[in-house]
Amino acid sequence: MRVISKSGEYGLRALMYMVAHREEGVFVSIRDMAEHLDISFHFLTKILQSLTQAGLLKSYRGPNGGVAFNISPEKVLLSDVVRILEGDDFFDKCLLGLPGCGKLAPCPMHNIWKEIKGALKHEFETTSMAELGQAALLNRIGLVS
Amino acid sequence: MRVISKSGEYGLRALMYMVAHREEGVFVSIRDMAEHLDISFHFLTKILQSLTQAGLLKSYRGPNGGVAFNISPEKVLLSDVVRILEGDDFFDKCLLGLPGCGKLAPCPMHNIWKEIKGALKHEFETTSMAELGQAALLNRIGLVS
DNA sequence: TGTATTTAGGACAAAATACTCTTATATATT
DNA sequence: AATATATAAGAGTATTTTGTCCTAAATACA
Repeated sequence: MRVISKSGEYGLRALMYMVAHREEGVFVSIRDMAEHLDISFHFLTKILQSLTQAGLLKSYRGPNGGVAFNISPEKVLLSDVVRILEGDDFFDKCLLGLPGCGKLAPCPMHNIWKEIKGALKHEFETTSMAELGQAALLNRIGLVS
Repeated sequence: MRVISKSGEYGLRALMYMVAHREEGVFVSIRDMAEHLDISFHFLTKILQSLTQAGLLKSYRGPNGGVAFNISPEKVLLSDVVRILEGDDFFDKCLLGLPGCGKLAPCPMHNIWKEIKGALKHEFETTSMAELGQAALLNRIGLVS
């Protein structure tokens, strides 16, 4: 069961790493993150670029450059990140992939899925990246392999 | 958010169709299902083959051939089907894709995901294909486009 | 027996996702 | 100014998933 794509997974892990390792006013090197998290550097760069373009991160080129939160991680919700990385309709998909599925024309699994999806959405909308980064700090091995 | 692959979706829709349209002792034509459900015939054939090989369906070749339940659909759980079509570890995946994630070495999202995944698993393990097929019978448009 | 029909099974093609590589651009340091 | 370092951006490659096509095997019926 793959709920989040590789891009999404890598992006989330990087953000958690950033929360866990950031220092005030310092940009975090993408190369360092890629190495520590065992993610392809170029691939991670692209993923973080999309977060930068979305305004969630800011970046800085050159020596000691990197990326940093443009919005305080306390205010960045898990749901915000997945909406950027997985698409704005992340929480709106029918389990059977039927485009017309909805309240008026529910698929046979609509009601089952509505509950689960609602719970997932609620969790994602009440969990900040700051909380997840803190959790990563506690269980040190929580972000890699 | 794609929880179930296309193969899984198609297989489930076909099984629901079979429940909704079956007659005692009659095999359901795969071609008919493919047309009614707007699924590639050859692709659907392969998916149903794997269900046949798993013993969930039985098949019959030649005129008036097709597939039929080998196990009463009341006894076939949604979880059985997804385990066959999506892999036996369907309910055991870390949300961040970390192989080592578990109770001893939880990723930062482990506890959040554990709850949601548990609820999903419970629903899937208490819902039979017979129930879903009945639901499909009620809302006629529930299986296509 | 011959023909039509239907699933079985494998090879192949297309599309989507995941990953790599190269060049451009911005910045710091010497 | 020159060089080193870092992200930006786009082209290109690899892998996986999805979908197509062709041939074989089983069955019914004329």
